[in-house]
Amino acid sequence: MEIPKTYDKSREAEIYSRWLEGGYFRASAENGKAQGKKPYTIMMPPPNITSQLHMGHALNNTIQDILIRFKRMQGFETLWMPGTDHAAIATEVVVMKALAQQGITKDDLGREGFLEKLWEWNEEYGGRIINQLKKLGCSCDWERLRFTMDEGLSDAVLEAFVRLYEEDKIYRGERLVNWCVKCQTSISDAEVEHKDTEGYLYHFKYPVEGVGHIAFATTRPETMLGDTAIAVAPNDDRYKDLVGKFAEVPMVGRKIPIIEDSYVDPEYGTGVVKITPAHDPNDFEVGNRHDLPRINIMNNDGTINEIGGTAYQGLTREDARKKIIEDMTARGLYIKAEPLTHAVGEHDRCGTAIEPLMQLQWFVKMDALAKPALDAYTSGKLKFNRERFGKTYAHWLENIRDWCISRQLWWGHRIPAYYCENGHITVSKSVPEKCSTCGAIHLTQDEDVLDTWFSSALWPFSTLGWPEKTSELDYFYPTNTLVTDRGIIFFWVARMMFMGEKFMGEIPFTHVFINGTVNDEHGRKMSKSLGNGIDPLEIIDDFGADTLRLMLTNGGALDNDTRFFRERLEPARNFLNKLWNATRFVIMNMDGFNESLEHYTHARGLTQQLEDEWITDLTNRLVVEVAEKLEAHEIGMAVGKIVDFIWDEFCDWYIEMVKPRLYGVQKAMETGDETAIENAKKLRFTAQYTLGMVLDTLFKVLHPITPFITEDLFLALNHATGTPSEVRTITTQPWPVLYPAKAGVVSLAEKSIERMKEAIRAIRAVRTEKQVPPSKKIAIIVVPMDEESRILFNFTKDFFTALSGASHVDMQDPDVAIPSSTVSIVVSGANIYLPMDALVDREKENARLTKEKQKLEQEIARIDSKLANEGFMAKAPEALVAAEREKREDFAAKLAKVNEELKG
RNA sequence: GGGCGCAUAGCUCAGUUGGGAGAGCGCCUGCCUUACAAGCAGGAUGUCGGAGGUUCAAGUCCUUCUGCGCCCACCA
Repeated sequence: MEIPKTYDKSREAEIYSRWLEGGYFRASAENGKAQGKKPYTIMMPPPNITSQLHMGHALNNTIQDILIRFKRMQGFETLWMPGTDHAAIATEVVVMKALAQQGITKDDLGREGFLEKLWEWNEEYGGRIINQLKKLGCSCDWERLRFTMDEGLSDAVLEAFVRLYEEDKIYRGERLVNWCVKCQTSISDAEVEHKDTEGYLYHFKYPVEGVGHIAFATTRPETMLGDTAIAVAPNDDRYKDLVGKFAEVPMVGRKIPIIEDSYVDPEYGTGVVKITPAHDPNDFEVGNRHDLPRINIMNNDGTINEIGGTAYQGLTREDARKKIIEDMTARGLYIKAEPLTHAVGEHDRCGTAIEPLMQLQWFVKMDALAKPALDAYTSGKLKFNRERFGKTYAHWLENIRDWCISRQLWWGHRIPAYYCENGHITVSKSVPEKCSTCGAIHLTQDEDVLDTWFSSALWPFSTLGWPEKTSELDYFYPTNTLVTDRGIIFFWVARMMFMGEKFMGEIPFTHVFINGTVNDEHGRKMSKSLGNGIDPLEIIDDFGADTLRLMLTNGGALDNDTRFFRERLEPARNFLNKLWNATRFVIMNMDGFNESLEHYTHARGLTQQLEDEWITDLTNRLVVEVAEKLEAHEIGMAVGKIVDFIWDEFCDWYIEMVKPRLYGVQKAMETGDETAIENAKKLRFTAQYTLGMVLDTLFKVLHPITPFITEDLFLALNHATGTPSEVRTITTQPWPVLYPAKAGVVSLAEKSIERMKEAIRAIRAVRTEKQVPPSKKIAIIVVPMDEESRILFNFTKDFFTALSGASHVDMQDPDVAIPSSTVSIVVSGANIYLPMDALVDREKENARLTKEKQKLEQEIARIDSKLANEGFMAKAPEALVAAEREKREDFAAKLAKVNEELKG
């Protein structure tokens, strides 16, 4: 079979559908229990149905897929639960826009009609991102796909609401809420984005009965219409005579008291604050303390209402502000306006300035709920991949306020509260027949729906069947790792924590991995408004999902922000191409392997060569180290180790080392010597065997990162080596175990091969420096300094000859005279002579040696000064001192040789 | 205003308990060596943002300054 020379990404879709057909991603509580497997569960942060895959999703889901595939190979019963959330506001906005094109409004359709349109829209577009995740290679259990408005999840929402209500943890009350005058709904604190805005600080004064005026400042003059007090700091000498007197709000003629409250900072401005309890959160608190009336002067659309006075009624916030400034000026009460940059809250979905408005809304009482969620972190049960994220989490919970959960929307879970004509509230999962307080039978349900995050907060257990006691819930809950981005630590992570603790009695996960943000090439956030977003699907089309996944995870610290640009994909693509070709090479050189398998499997004396042992040892260590890194969620490091190993050790060294053995049979056949042929075949066989085994292992450790190419190559290699046909996929293969790891032990094979690499590198460096082309083969003389080295050079003669570009290698004893026209190289355990006098430029050679000498002297001086340092000798670990001494000896020996060389 | 992060080679970034400064890309030299030119071999490149401190030893710990970035926040 011909294999193309370049990495073939076009098979990804086909491979993926084969996986689905095989059902390899399915999780089963029953099977897991029956087989005594431990569960490993990840809950995918449900993207909302309006979203399409962006780079953040790509990174986030690649991380999850790596962890879940790794755990699956390790033999866990793995569940990666996928799903979507209904995103009440975002979805309504999208659908309303679509309807607006046809000239239809939400109100034209009515609640029922609009909901029908929303479901239709969800039917058509809600699954887009799911298909996009499949292109990325995500190995979710898609048969369990959930949506926050599924029947089961909706039931969980009602159950949770009713229980919290019955325990008095949910209440309805008049509070100032963040009101979006455009969306006409309240929103939670977390949905408010604060932006620095250029504005003015307006200075005015109000007349005070009998004593003139009192000056104050405000950024929002229109709220003056709702003022119900003037406040000064307690014991402020400037104003102590005024406290208790009444000022007058001119436009509405209201008399308001002058009070003292510690909220006022006497140092700021004039030390006087006007108090508008119905339109400012602080003033609301002050109002409570002083029992002030709350005067709401605004309609829900942001215009002034009838209480604001006939002169202003119907004006927008902005117009009312202008008119009030004019009117105050006319009355001589306007002082000045100074430019001011201040933070103004905006709705994160539509960018409209938030208006704090008094509303009857539903709230979740947070103090009692937040405590266990905070304790879980402080006690160490909940771990974040970086401490700083834990701090953010804790800080938020420590300063949490009650959560406004009602939204004046239609798309979502309608609040299960019913009102009778006497104003009583009945909360019930199903429509109640009568009022639970007075028995009245005419009940109307609350018009509002719940905050989307209320349902998302239940996600870890609602998706597993709660409130039913399912075996899934029993087996898979609590989950293991949550992978998400910084932006929703508050929205989602914290809320899942307290809901899980509340309803399951156990936190929903023990590890949180917060991934960094994928920015554009200049480090700016990718955003629609900037138009700098890069579509992962385009990248997948151009490079393949594996390349994208590898680029996103290789080397980096995944908790740090990263910059994305197309050029960064090339190294990843090049690596996959390298792996592809290495496999192609191995497959091409499997001639005779199957016959040999039968011949030699039971044959004695088929020991591995030194280089086989070496690469096996290294591969074994790699497997252990990668597993350790993945366990520790150091994904970037795990990936980096694999990539470096495959490229450097396996491809650049091992494959080159075994080439003479692979080609040896052919050569032996030319001689016709039966014994030689048989020996060559044995050598070839062990090379083929080791190549296949190591490569097979490498595919497995790489599989979680780049699942498609490893599946493809794994099957191709197994086909070539004649592995039984029941091996149909790499996804269900166990994580490789070659033999028990010898942690930290450097094997003899490893030390030996490292020495050979050093020798080869040294020869290559000299050759390059002297500009000897690779095609020019030269005779090399090796003089081993001891018996061990002599054996080593003998054992590795074949590849040593090939890799150093030698025509042949002569082993000589130290007492044999070396031809004078040679260049000598000193390596560990041997002197090497390149008889290439004709090619040597004496001046260049001396320059090289001098440079080498200086370098060695420097190193020795460095170590000497260290060894002469009393502090170091007294306090440094013994092993370190010994290592330094050893290095010094080594350098000194080389220096002696170099000096000798320079003399001669 | 509070909290946090980043600053290391020309560029993008690693550097896990303090112990000889790394990778990829780019650059220079030589190679189409029967897997791969998306490749191979060799090479150059850093007062690890500035200043102090702790230590025998600091990119790594502490203090402070500068320049970016993020999050939180009710100073009228």
